[in-house]
Amino acid sequence: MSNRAISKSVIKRLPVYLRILDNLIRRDVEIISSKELSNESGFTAEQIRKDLAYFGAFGTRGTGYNTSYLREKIIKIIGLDKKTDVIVLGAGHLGTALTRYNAEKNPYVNIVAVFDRDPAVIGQDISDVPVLPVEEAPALIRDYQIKVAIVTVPADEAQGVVDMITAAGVRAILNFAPAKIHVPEGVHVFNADLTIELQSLIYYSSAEDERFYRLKQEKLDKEKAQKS
Amino acid sequence: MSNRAISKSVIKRLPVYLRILDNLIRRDVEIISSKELSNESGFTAEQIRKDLAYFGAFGTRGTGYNTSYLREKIIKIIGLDKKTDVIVLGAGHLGTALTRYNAEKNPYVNIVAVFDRDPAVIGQDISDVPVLPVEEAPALIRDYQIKVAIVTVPADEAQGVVDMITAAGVRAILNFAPAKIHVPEGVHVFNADLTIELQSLIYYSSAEDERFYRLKQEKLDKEKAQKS
DNA sequence: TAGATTGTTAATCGATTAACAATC
DNA sequence: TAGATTGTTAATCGATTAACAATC
Repeated sequence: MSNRAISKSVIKRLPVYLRILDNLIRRDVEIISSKELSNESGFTAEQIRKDLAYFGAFGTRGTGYNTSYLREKIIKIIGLDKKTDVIVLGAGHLGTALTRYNAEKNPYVNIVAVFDRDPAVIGQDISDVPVLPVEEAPALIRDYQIKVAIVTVPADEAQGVVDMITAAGVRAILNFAPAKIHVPEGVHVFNADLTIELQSLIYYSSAEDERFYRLKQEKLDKEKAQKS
Repeated sequence: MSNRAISKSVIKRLPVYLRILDNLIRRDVEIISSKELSNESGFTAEQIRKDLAYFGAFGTRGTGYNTSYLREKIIKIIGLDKKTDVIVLGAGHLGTALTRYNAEKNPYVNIVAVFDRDPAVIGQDISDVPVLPVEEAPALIRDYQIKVAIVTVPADEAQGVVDMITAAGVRAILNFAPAKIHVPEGVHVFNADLTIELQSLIYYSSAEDERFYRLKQEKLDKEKAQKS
């Protein structure tokens, strides 16, 4: 019996399945096959079945999966069966956008507060979420036992903020700051580095094959030149 | 000689190397070893050397890599040697944040325009970038030969917008809409789905091991029950 | 020359895909 | 029972890591 941790790739697909199930249930679809889930998600049917099998047997052979039942199981697996308290660090445009979206549209989380150091925004509300001075973050983290934080502060402030919130008890960070942050053992960081996403996308935007073959050719030419 | 495309994992690490090199050059560091790059990036030295070797031999044995030279090479590889024109679809908080950040801080891209359908924002500027009516997007894409777009419209509008811009010539999309979008052959989509990131992070925020073993145990119990 | 570090080949590891028995 | 689809084991594929010769 393997007790190796489930891989991150698997965990990242679970919310995709959840969203599809939410949509299906809204359309009163009660049964779905792994084949159909594959069409909706873009992942293969085999992969979907294998992902789910890590956690149990949730389907019915010959029939498929009951959408409501599978949804509940996935919610339990991810840990979304109780609303998760989350704080946001940084009340800039990105922090505001994320606070709004999650406060208004994400039924699985509860945005408790946004923290900033700019007196001009402190005291305001974003979708009924208060903006508080950043110094108050540690106390609130301890009081509410906050485990999850979204960091949207500038790159040069990120490490300081992260040190502060991890010391206070935060265990999982969604980091939007374009900087590598260091965290204590046991704290999880997901980097949502939008500059890096955009730059790697640019690689694919132009004739990437031509560029590749050109570089490859240059390399071969150089090798040939050295031999002769 | 393999002419298989370079994997996406490799391409996604290149911008990380680029950022580190930018920082090193700012600090007047002229030479860096793969070992030191490993410390800065979190990737192993072997992996860094292998990534770079796909494109050529950019280092000096016994010494390391010249930061400026390597930077230039990586810029060429990604295709950042000329500023890339990019458009943004959706002038909400997220679209605004991304427009601002890239217009002001990202030297490798040129945000040409933001498109929205709300008359209240059309005609305004975001960091000197004009907000235009979304119907004008196809003409501008054709005129400027735009290949890269950032989509930040609501989920239910995403597919329509994507159909429009891909028909006009966009070949690479950074999609923030929480929806699966379908694109013609040859168009690249990177999903930056922040809800999914947040939900998978939540999995790691609480005692994921306990949860895993509990589910595993339930599964074993069920199997035992069936056998007896 | 001795020490250091690259570039590259081989070994390992892990994730995906294929196949199929189980079973509704 | 026949048809369908799951759950699981085995095979394949690809990416990472290890090892080391090349060479500055």
